Amino acid sequence: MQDFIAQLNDAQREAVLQKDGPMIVIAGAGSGKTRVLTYRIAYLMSQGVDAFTILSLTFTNKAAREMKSRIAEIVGNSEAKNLWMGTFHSVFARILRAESDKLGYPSNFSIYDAQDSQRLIRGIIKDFNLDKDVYKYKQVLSRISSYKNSLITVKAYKRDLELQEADAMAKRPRLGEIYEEYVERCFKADAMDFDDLLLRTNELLARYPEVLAKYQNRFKYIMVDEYQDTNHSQYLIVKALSDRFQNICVVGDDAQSIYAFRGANINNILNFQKDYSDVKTFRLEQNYRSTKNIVEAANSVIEKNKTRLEKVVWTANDQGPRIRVNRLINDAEEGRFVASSIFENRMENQMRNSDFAILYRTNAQSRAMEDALRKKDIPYRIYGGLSFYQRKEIKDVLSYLRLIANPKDEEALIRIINFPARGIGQTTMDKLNLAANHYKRSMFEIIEHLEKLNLDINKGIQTKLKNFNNMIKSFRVMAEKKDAFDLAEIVVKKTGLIQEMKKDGTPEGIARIENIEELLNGIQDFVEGQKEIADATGSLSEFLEDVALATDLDKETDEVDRVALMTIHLAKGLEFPFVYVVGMEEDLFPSAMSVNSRSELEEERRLFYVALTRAEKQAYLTYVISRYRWGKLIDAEPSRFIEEIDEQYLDFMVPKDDYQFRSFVNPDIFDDEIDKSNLRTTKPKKGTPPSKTEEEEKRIRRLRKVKPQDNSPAKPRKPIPQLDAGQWVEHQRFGKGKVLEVKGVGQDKKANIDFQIGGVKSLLLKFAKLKLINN
DNA sequence: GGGTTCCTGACTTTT
DNA sequence: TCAGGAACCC
Repeated sequence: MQDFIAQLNDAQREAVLQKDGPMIVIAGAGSGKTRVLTYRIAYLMSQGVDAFTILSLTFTNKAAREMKSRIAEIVGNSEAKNLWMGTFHSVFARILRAESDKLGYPSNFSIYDAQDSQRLIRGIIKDFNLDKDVYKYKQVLSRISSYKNSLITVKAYKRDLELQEADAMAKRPRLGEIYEEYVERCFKADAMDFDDLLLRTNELLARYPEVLAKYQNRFKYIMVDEYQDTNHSQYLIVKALSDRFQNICVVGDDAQSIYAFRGANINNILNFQKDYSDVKTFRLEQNYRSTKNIVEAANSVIEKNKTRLEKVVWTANDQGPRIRVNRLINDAEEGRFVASSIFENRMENQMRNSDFAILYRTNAQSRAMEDALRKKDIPYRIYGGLSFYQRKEIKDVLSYLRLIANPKDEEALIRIINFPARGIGQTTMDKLNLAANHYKRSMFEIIEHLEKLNLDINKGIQTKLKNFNNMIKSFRVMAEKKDAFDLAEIVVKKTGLIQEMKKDGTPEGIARIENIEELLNGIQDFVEGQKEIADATGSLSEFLEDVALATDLDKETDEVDRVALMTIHLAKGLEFPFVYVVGMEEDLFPSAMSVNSRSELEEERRLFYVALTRAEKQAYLTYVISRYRWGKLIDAEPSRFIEEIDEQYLDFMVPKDDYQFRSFVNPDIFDDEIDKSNLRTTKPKKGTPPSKTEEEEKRIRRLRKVKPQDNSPAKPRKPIPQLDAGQWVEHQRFGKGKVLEVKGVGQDKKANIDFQIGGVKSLLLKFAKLKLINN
């Protein structure tokens, strides 16, 4: 243990050795935060703290697994096994299963994923006969979700006239009723959605003091990673559980808070010192991950945010190369550039594919990248997007399993009762639904008691329903004896799912069969794995829970060496030697939805900060002149975030003028060779960036002053200058240029400009960005 | 009830 | 562009 502690720097060591009391670790990007958490847990255990009493909440389950195995290396496997580690959702799902009876739930409750929730909402809106264009199901759901995450229950909502008024103003006066119905139907289906896992935990702890006491006594030491991304509901759980012993250690970085859209409250970390008394604060400011250039460039961006905690990240690493900025014609070209660059760098620097990551703002951007990588035979893996478990064929199999585990799971039932087709159509389902509402029973129970109920359903269909019922029931009997894998195999065969897919014979159909096989393999692995865990049984419910809460990042890293493609959100916590941030354009990054409010724009900026700080050796930024969006070619302009980086850290790589033309004629030329002589730096290299020492110290001193929180709205846009072709304008970054052409209306007015300086031939820019000059 | 075509909204990010 | 739901016809 002493050996490990000796490896730490002063700040890290102090944090590790702080055993008791509330503490906060403000950990800059790449500052060895995971190390601190890991060693701290190991240290606690070496000091005689029982592993059973340590709870550690992480951002992904994979992070938890990795940390656990690292701790196991230090303190031994048998001890580490007993640690409670995982995401909020998975840890509290387990606790809820143990205590479910107190909330009126069975222990085998289902977990509804986002899609289930959406379908349920859609059904309610339909049943209420509401206009689906006014009551957009996604908006309704996100409203409900944010209520739940703020602990506004249906009752609380009904008391809160302000909220009701706000919804009425948004032309949705019946939102409260929908909310109530939604909660009701989830409850009747013995199902919880993601938000319920936290909300119901709060309910449990608030309503049952003896349960609260039990877990307070159990979890004597609590650690929370990525604390900046906790929402109010999570905050309250942590607060309640840590209340007795106050041994709470939170770790986070306000500069990396990027989940406000799902209720994360940055104030949780900003106000931690106020929430507990006698808080010890530790700052990890030395970055071990990235070059000086990257660290300082990232700092120069994040400085522009007003809401920040005092912290200055610095590094003793090499200066490293500047960040490269490349402009490409369109998204396909952007893909080609990135693929070629990866290919080159891999050769030149003896790198593996897995040393490269392509990061983007939206999942839709992955396609152009994929196409280019495939053409160059560069293996890649896409994380997120439509994840494995969300695919139709997988969800179908899982729905059968869910229905077997929980007969009341309505969403699972609706999904598979007529897939593969067995003659049970919408009309029948409507009748069953009506009956279910009338008798206050689940649809499955109605099917079970069909004979006694005398519903208006003809004999033929009654028989079909009976057959379905018998099939599910027989599965349920099997589930008691067989493990999840055997059961799933039988289900896939007996239900005719596989036959259904074999019928189609297209490549997609074959891929679907392969996916199902992969799922079966996954189930087998899970069952084997569970046998080794002490208090696990390998049951169907356990598997389903694991699946419902798994993220794409949780999947085991495979043996194949591949380039990683993912959204920036997903990349948080990861690091790669080479990082390409693509689509650096206005309205894409920052997203068009975010530019009108200061707080949202600051979140986008933090997101950009996260993107940059993923890179160890070299970062690339790319933007395009036009891009396909919604199937249309749209003009784009460079992201303001490029301009926000202090230019001493940037290299503008702009291809020679004729390059555009050439690549249009024969794009493959670019595929095969990048002639370095065709590239020139268009920004003057001004001096060398300051080294740490006086300059750095000065900045540290300057930044130590906490900037006050600022809630004022974003600055109003600059008035739009009047422009005509032939006039001269100046742009902050691109310099002086001549207007060639003017198009667009109102705020969207743009000018095509021929720039003399900066090597940019012509560029379409918004009027608001341009200053008229006389000459 | 089943199958096909037509239409619409998605491109913000996810446990 | 494209997936998934609604509308339409058999």
